[in-house]
Amino acid sequence: MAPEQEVVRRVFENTEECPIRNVVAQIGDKWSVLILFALVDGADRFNALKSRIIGISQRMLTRTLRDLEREGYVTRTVYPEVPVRVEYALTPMGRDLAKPLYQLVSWAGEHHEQIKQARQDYDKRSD
Amino acid sequence: MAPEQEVVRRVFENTEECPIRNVVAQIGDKWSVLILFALVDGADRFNALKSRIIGISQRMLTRTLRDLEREGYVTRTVYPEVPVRVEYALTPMGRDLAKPLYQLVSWAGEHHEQIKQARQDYDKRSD
DNA sequence: CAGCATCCGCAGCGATACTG
DNA sequence: CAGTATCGCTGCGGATGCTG
Repeated sequence: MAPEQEVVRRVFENTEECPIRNVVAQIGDKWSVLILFALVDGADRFNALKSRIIGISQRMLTRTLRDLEREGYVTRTVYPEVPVRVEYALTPMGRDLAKPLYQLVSWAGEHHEQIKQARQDYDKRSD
Repeated sequence: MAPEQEVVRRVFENTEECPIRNVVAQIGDKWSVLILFALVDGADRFNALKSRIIGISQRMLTRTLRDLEREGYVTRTVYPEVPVRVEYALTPMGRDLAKPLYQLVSWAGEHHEQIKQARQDYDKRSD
């Protein structure tokens, strides 16, 4: 069986072990991918991330970072200085996840215009 | 500039053209990726999809298929037989999107155990 | 500086009933 | 068969105020 079909089969054979429902769904929220990409160039502090990721609230940055930490993609390091400094960084697994994510985001960037056109055409047809 | 950094830069430089916020966010819902994968082997009918994608409701299958159609990933073809037959299929762009998605889902499948372990470790630490 | 606690609106999603 | 229409809930996510 071709590896593609093998993956597809595993997706549908049961719900418990489905990698889409259990892994992809976790990073499919509003901010996870953006945060992961914000960390690929290296560790960064909480407020620095907050200002780089335009539009994210303090609450959601905290919450999503906690989730990413729980999944094993991100580490949280507290430096007990005054004022306190907290740095977030990707784990080896997080850096590894960034590779397929980069492929996906790269694809999205290349097809963005085509997709916007498809949306316009669809909306025009539904008038 | 390395291509990776170029993509990362475009993600954060502005909100309008961000491929994550405009493309990845669309397929980051609960069902889009599952439906796309259900169609990579070929076209399929509405109720056949519904029974293959365990747990999806009629409403969400309809809604998500419409969204995927609007994005340009899926075509909808009505065969005016009795009873009516409606087939959904991937467009060339949809099949192309399946490639980076396959990379991601494949990664997810390979790291599923490691992630489940990370979750357990995190939850144990937070006792 | 890096958060936690609280309140709350609303979009996502499911369940159910009905239709061409 | 392949939907549409409606209702209701749950949880995501934003806003605000407070703290070590």
